Amino acid sequence: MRYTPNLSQLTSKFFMNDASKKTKLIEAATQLFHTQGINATSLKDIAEKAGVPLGNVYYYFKSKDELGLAAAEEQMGRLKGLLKSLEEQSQSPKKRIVAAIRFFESVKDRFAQFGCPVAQVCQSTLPATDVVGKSYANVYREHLDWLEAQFSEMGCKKDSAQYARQVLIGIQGAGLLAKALGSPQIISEELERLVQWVQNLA
Amino acid sequence: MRYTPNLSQLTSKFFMNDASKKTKLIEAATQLFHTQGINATSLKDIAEKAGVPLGNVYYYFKSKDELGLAAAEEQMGRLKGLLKSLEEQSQSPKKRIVAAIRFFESVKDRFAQFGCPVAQVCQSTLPATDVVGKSYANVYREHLDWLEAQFSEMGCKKDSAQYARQVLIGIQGAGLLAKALGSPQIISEELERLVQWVQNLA
DNA sequence: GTCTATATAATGATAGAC
DNA sequence: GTCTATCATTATATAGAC
Repeated sequence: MRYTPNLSQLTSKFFMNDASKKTKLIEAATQLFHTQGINATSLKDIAEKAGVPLGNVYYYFKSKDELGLAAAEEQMGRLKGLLKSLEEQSQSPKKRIVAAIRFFESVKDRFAQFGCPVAQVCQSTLPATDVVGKSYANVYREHLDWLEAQFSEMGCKKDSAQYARQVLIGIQGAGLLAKALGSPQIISEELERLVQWVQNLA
Repeated sequence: MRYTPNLSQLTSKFFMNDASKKTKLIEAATQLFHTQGINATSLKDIAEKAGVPLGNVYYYFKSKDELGLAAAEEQMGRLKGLLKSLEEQSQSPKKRIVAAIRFFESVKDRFAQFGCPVAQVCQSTLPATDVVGKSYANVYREHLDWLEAQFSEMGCKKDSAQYARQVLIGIQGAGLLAKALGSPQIISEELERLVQWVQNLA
């Protein structure tokens, strides 16, 4: 299974060989918010990475928060793209859940270095009040809703919501520990445990 | 009330009931790093909360990083204090593990609002290179070592390290989701699942 | 030891020429 | 649409009076 985000195709209204500046800014922000954190990343960092002069950023986004919201949308788009590709490739709900878990095997090294991009922003903001944190938190909701639907389709209707949380808790907890201790192996181990658990479900 | 430098010296050295300015700064930093994150917290914030003039902070700590290291030591001390009290109160290793899990029931509301204080700093720094993040990550190591020792004493020698990681992954994953979704209930549910799992172990 | 004042750099954000 | 120059604010950190 391979999931390739293709932001420029999604956001460009016309066929362009070159990603627009706005797209480049969103890509740069999304990446830097992941690797450095949203508070440690300045608009200058983002502008430089995107190859756009600092003052020009404000032509596309009226504030850093707006750029943060765009980055949250980008993360949401990536998750939805992943889930959609899993639905196309895996027939049964159980296989889809297993594939959704195993996907994180492909990003474990990045997670061990920088953590989960959604966790990074949700942890360094207050999602209860911060608009950007709130928007990033919606990515978790989307993930949980999808997992819950799969468990429900599997026949675990009564426990589908709880099972969905168990899966995401495992992935996120492992991601956090992996980053703190610098160990991708922690992620592999937890993913394997989750897969075994799902496959042994009725 | 104002006091002379001589009295101040006496107070901090011999009368422990009056917290010294250094202690107040560490307490303020520890709390603000938890609730606001280390990057969003300025030395001015810390100084004001501790009731110390900004310029005076540098008499006690030569940089923000040094204050961050002191806050990490404070978190380590709190964990060690918790683990020590669990050892005094619980007889069997299984009971100690269960008590170590159930402890987080008492902080679930704070976790749901601000996340875990250790996760907060480990997530917003790069523990692989950042000295403060590295120091906070040691709190996780201490927790894992203690859990592993308990599982080992229980008889799960072969799987003790993995079991320890499973417990901390569950606690941390639940803490992160609880903060993102504003739901202490997510923590309660996961803690109960972990307790059930431990109690059913051989 | 304590505190005011300040240096210096970086930040988010604007103004306005082209 | 693009870019330079710059404002206002805030950050870490220092100097030096008391």
